[in-house]
Amino acid sequence: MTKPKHEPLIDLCRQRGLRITGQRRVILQVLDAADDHPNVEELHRRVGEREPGVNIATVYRTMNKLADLGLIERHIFDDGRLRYEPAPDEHHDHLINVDTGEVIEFRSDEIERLQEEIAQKYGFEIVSHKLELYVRLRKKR
Amino acid sequence: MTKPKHEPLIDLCRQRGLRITGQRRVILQVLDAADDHPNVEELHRRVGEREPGVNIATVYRTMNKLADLGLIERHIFDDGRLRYEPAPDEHHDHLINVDTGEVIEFRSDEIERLQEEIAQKYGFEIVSHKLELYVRLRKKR
DNA sequence: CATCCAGATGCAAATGAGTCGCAAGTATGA
DNA sequence: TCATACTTGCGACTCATTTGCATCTGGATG
Repeated sequence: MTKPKHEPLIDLCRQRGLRITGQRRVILQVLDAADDHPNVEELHRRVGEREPGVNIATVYRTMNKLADLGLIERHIFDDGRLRYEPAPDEHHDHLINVDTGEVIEFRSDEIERLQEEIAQKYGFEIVSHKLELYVRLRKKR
Repeated sequence: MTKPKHEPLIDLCRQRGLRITGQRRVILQVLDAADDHPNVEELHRRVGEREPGVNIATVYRTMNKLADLGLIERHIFDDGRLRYEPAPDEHHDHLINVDTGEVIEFRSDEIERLQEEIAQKYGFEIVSHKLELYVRLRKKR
């Protein structure tokens, strides 16, 4: 079932000097396998499927460490909970289906450009930004 | 600064059938006077300056009621706390100075348009959206 | 291969924003 | 003025996340 795919996070962690413990190995595998934006509870559930007994505090601490190192990205959508995704090569924004919770990533160079323009107009430089579209399926008519 | 003698929120509340109690009167005055995006703790502090003894739970409940009626807007920036501003006539987004916490409102019709375009491309309609630019002053060089 | 110890873990308790139940108080329409 | 449904204060509660601490262990060192 679990064919060992490539697990880039483990290598990245080693490079950064993080100890690879049994718990972390599993957490990193779960992250590498995730193609969505799970919160910590969900991550903990997925970790538990592979290796029961990992404490949720460990998941929290690991996520904090990875986020501090920039290996994963932290998001807070409108439910107020922390969510994570492996750090993407290129910045993107999110479109959230309010009915299903599904999250779709998108990117608009034009919006990025306009944001820069606006920040400049006020004399600022952008440190980070957040664009979330809360959407539902277009009604037929 | 201009002291607002007009207190539009009180009239709006009456129209919507909300009882105007002493506590609410003060809270509404504070909201009418605010030109920023205070969280509940800060609102409670400002209320306490005018009228000590109002419980913070009352502030929470009042804000929830006002938000449900659409008289104020609720925001959550990156500190994760609830913030409020009187409902604006026209939608705007926020630029947050990460060094000072200052919040500046801006509007870009072009970005609004692009957002619509993106949502449509995926077959969705936008329910709401959130655009926040976290910025700092441009360094001289 | 054995040792060592900073860093990692499990667990329970703490934290902190926000909510809720309830008894007591009060605004408002009749 | 009365009746009553809405509000309030207060403390207890929730729930996600963090933290203190005793114990354990990865992996560098000898």
